[in-house]
Amino acid sequence: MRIATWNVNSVRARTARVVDWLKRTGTDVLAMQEIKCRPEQFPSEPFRAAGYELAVHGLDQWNGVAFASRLPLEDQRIGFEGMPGYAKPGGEPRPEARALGVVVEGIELWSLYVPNGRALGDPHFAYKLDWLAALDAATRHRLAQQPGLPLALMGDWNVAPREEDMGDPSFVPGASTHVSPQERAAFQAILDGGLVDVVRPYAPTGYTFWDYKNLRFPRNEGMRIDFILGSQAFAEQVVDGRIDRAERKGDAPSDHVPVLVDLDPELGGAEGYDEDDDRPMIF
DNA sequence: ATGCCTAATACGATTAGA
Repeated sequence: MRIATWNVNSVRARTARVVDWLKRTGTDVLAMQEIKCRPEQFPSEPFRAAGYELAVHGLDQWNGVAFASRLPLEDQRIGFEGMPGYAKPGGEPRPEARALGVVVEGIELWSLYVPNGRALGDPHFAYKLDWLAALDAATRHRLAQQPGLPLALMGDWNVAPREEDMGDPSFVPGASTHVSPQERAAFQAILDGGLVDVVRPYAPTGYTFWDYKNLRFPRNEGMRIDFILGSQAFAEQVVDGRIDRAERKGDAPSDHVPVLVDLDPELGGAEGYDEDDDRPMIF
């Protein structure tokens, strides 16, 4: 089974590119972020014509997460337990379309779009840290419920966890988002909860994002911020991983590229998803 | 060439991204 994650930066602006990529790579399940539309605006027909069914969560023109799959999508969940909303200054917190969970062949998959943070000290930065802490807590709770669950958190984490993951000189250590100690600690806490980066062993170097501005791609001044983190029962099924850097080339690319893993379900010894799961479908 | 930002919306100037 081939599973991938891709911040597509508007699915309507890149429909042909995404569908062509799915067909060309034979990807079975794609988690998308920043679809930038509501479900009724999603370009469903080209995906369905290519043999993919969809799960879409979008509230407005911002954010938005989705799955395209040629295997059956089960048990969709909007958001996770305790997911905070964003409160604009002076406003009430509102949940944003940043998390969508599905189950495919007994594997629980999440498409996640971690808040950007904007700037150290910005309210959005505190929101980002809260969001990551809540995700950590929800994931620990989930894996405590089902220790053998094959689970993957896939998406745009907006954190460059290691020094070698930040190649954009406009991000200054100590003064920028994505590389702050707080963000890196929040990311590490999720790893400490029992998840592993299942791509890094197969793709030890490389970026997944290059800003559109300032010749970042030709200069290869990118960042590695898109990750697939798997539980132990997921990780033991992974037989390959890749960053598809070539997708940053050509006409009208997303500023992010796809990140993929291949699974061999024969290697999975876990019991899989619990059919009697009684969690709510919307958090 | 991989080339000096891009997308959605209120369809112009603003917001957001990282």
